[in-house]
Amino acid sequence: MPKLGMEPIRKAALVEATIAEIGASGSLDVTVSQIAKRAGVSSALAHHYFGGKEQILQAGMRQVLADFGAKVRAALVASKGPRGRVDAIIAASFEVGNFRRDVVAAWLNFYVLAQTSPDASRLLVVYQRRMHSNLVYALKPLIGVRAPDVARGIAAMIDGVYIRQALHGGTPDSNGARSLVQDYLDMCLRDQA
Amino acid sequence: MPKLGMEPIRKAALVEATIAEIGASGSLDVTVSQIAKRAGVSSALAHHYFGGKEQILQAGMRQVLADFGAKVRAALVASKGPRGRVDAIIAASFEVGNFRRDVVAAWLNFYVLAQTSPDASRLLVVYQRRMHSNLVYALKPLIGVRAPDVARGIAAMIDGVYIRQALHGGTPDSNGARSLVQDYLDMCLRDQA
Amino acid sequence: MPKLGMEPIRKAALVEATIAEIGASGSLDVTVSQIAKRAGVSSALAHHYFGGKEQILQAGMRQVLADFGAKVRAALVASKGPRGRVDAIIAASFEVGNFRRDVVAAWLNFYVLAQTSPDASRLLVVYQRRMHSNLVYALKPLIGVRAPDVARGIAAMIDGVYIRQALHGGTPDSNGARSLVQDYLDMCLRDQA
Amino acid sequence: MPKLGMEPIRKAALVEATIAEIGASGSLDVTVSQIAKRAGVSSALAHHYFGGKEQILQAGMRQVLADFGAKVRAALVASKGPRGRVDAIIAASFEVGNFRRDVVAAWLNFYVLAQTSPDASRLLVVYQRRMHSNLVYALKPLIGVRAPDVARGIAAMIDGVYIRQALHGGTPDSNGARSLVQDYLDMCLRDQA
DNA sequence: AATGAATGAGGATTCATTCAT
DNA sequence: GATGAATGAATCCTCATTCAT
Repeated sequence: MPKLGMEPIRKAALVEATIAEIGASGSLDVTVSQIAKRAGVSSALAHHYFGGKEQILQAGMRQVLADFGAKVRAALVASKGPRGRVDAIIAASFEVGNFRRDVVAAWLNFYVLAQTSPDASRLLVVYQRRMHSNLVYALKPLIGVRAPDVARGIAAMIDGVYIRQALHGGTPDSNGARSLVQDYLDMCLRDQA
Repeated sequence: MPKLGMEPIRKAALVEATIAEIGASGSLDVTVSQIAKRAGVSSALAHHYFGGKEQILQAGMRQVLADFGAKVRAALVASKGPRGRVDAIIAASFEVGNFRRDVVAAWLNFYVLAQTSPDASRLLVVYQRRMHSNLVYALKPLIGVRAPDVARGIAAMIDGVYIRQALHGGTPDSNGARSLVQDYLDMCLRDQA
Repeated sequence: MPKLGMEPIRKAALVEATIAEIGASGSLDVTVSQIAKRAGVSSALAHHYFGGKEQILQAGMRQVLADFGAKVRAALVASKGPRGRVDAIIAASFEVGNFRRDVVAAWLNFYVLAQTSPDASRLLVVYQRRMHSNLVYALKPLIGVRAPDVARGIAAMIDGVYIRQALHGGTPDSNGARSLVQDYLDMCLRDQA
Repeated sequence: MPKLGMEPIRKAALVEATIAEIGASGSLDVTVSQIAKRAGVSSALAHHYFGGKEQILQAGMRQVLADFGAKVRAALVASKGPRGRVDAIIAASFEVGNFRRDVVAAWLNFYVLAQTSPDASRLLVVYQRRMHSNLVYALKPLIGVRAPDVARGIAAMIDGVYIRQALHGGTPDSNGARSLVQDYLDMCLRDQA
């Protein structure tokens, strides 16, 4: 009986290392060796478990998106009422776990990856669709037919804040980011009366 | 018979080729040879004129930012009144010359480049500052003390629309983009009353 | 519950898989993993039983030579008279079991292996010697002193037909091959009168 | 004005080195670096000029076949009458330039390469066809309708002698080889009377 | 008996960069 | 002014082999 069950452990470590490495270097030009070393394994093992660099990067991306989605879902579950739902989505987007230096850098690079890799593109599109429908579902009761447009505005603003954050080295300002978007929302709600 | 004055011509061709190549590949992983070939010269010449790949990329970036700035300035000159100035900035941002598939891809990649290269970062920061002060200057007469916040909101939304556009292959929808941001502006203006 | 007597079974399966894999790929560039997978075991087991890739390949080679030798011997036993012996050797060489696409490919590759591995070389030399002495023994009563030369001619022709077969994908033409060599033999016999 | 015209020189050196290296190692498992080093250049240059290992090997093969073909043609030109033509082909096949330790090893490995590479296969098939038609053309006046069969016999015997030579390290015995095949031819000619 | 886990060594390939002309 | 020639360094990937269980 050989040592068993290492695969999920190694894969998780490698995925985490991938995100960290992309975050640290701010680029997709990360060598498999760097990732593997950070995960404490040989680069050969990384290839063994993932098949190739492309898949390693994708796994990292999937993880970031999954983490993000999970936090949004959790926030939604804990929210109350339509307005609460929208607030929850916005808050989750800038929550400390998501709105982190390395994660933001990773996001940025995933957009770049999507330019090249259809798989990466698909993942991002799916994420965007989910975000959109979440927002629309929550906004409908509040602003009716304008929901899709406002959803688009909120989503764009969130992404914009992310990309701008990527440019500034410092610790992300979650509160500032959140209030910027929420002010927008408030205005939209006031505006309809 | 040494050709005189070839340098600016070659450099311009190389810069243009750089942008095109980044746009076409959607990535900074462009080889100097590719760029040089597109410009119709040898890669050695590219090095001769620019010193290295880093500088070539930076020149491309500078060019994109300069083009963008020039268009904004031109729009501002032709504009009338504070509101006209803001409209002009928004319109220029999504004008067909700027809001183009390859240029958008280039922008995205410059944000990535900025993660690594201090020079690139500086260029982008300067661009953002100028954009911000342009917006604030125009907004001040309209909304007074809220101008900086609204400027931030507009800028974030513009960048967000750009990055989202980078994900979708099709021809950019300038009108949709512009009206999204302008609706936001309209709301802000209405909101103060 | 340790299974007893598994070793010969596994080894046989691995040897067979080796030949099949070489035949299928037409090359010695077969990974131990491929062989092991075809045999339904882990590559570690293959090493455990054989010691290394070199030995695995050699075992495959030994098997092919042994199969060949066994068929020749069987044919000799069933043959009648000197002429019958020679015919038997030729027929056995192109018998369907030996003159098969994958086996032919394996043969070819064993000649290559012999260039590198002294062991492989020795095996082939032994095979050739046996073939030669078998032929000479059968030919002596028929053509006396010319036996060695004719044996050499027959052997060369057989090998030549094999190598040429390796080049053409189709099903080997046993009859054509056999009659080519036997015509040569007939002529030799006629020629002495 | 850069250094010019190096390409054909380098390519020739690399091709020669390829053959030598295959001959020396007796295998296609030759690294591009080995070849390049023998040719006195970097492995990068080898890739630059040939595109990849596959093409390098093929160029080597092409060269061997071309050399062989050239020698056969030269021998044919210098020959007299039908019988002279056949003799010339046989003699050229075992001429010292062709029937050399490393060249023989290269031939053997090209047959292996042909198992994998359609291009290599095509080259060998072309060579065989030419050899066959050369032989048939020369044999027709001598033995009429039997020409194709005898041509096949001669060709098979030549290839067989080659492959057997590959197994024995020593200096090839050109005379022995030639007389073996020519005895076969003599017999065929005598036999028809 | 058997295997999943793991790696070190090596190889093809790419590319920015330099240099002589 | 311009380029073909050339390379060193780096990267992805493969694979035989070992080991603990």
